Amino acid sequence: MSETVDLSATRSCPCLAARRQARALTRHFDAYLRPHGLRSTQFSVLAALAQLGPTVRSRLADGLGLERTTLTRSALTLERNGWIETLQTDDARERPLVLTTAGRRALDAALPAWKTALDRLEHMDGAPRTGATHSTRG
Amino acid sequence: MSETVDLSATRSCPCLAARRQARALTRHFDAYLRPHGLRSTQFSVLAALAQLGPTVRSRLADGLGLERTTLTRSALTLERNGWIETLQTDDARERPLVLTTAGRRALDAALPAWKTALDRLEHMDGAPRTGATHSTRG
DNA sequence: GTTCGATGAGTGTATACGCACGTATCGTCG
DNA sequence: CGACGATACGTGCGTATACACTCATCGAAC
Repeated sequence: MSETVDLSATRSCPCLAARRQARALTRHFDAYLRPHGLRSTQFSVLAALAQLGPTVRSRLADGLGLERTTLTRSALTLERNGWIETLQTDDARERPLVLTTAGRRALDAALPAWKTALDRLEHMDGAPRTGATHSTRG
Repeated sequence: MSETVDLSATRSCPCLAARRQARALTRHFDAYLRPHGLRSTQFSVLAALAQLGPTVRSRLADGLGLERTTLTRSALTLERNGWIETLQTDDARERPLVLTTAGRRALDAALPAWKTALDRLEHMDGAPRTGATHSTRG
C-alpha cells in the first residue's frame, strides 16, 4: 500500500501509462502461461503463426507490431524449444517461419490458461482495457 | 494442419494489444527523447523522482508499476549517468534515490521534446490512447 | 555478365523486465 | 542478549526490445 505516492504527471503520459499497463497485463498473463512454459510474447508469436501459416520474419514482425530484429531473437528462443522451424523457399533471402507439431501442441495446451487469464481480467475491478473487442464497462 | 482449436480470440488479446501499443508509443517517444540521451523509461523515473523527492526504491517501483528489481537495474544506469544518486538514512536498509542537479537539468532539457512527442501523438490518426487524463481532440 | 537498388535477414550493443533466491537490517518478543 | 518475522534491497538468469550496422540475395538495367 503506497499511500503517499501520487505520480499524477506520470499517469498523464500515454507512453508511461501504456508501458505500465502492458507490464501489468504481461505479469498477469505470464502467471497463467508459466505452467505451460510459455510467455505472453511467445504465445502471441505462436498464435500468429498458427493463423498465418508459413510467414517470413519481416511480415510476421510487422503483423505483431514489433521490430524485425526483435522477432529474430524471439524466433531463436522458440526454435530452440522446438516450437517453430524455418522453411526454405525458392528465394534464398526468405526464411519463413512455421509452427511445428510440438509448437501446435504447446499452443493448444496453453490456450485454456490464456482464456482463464482473460476471464479473470474481466472480472477484475479497474481491469486494464486496450481496445480489445470484448465488451468491458458497458 | 489439424485446426482443432479456435485461435481467433487471440487476435483481440488485451495483453498483446497493450504490449503492441506500448512498443509503438515507446518507439515514438524514444525518437523524440533520443537527442537528449534519455529513454521513455528513464524519463519516467526522473519525472517521478522530481515530483516525489527522495524515495526508497520499493516505493518508487510501486508507484511506477514496475517490479522492484527492475528499478534496481534502471537506477544503476541512471546513477551511472549521474542523473540520480543514493542517499543515506538512519535505517541502513533504506537506500532512497534522489534526483541530482544534472538529472534535473536533463529532465528539464528533455521536457519540451516530450511535449512535442505528446502533441504529435494527438495529431495522429488512430493515435493510441490509454486512459490518460489529458484531453484528446479538445 | 556486371552493376545497382531493393529485399530479407543477422549481429553488436544497450536497455527493459521480472521471477527465484539470497543478504542485511530493524523491531520485537522472550 | 538471542531468536524471529518483517522490511529494503541486490544477484543470477533468461527473455524482450530496438537502433545502427552489415550481409546475402534477387531482379533489372546496362
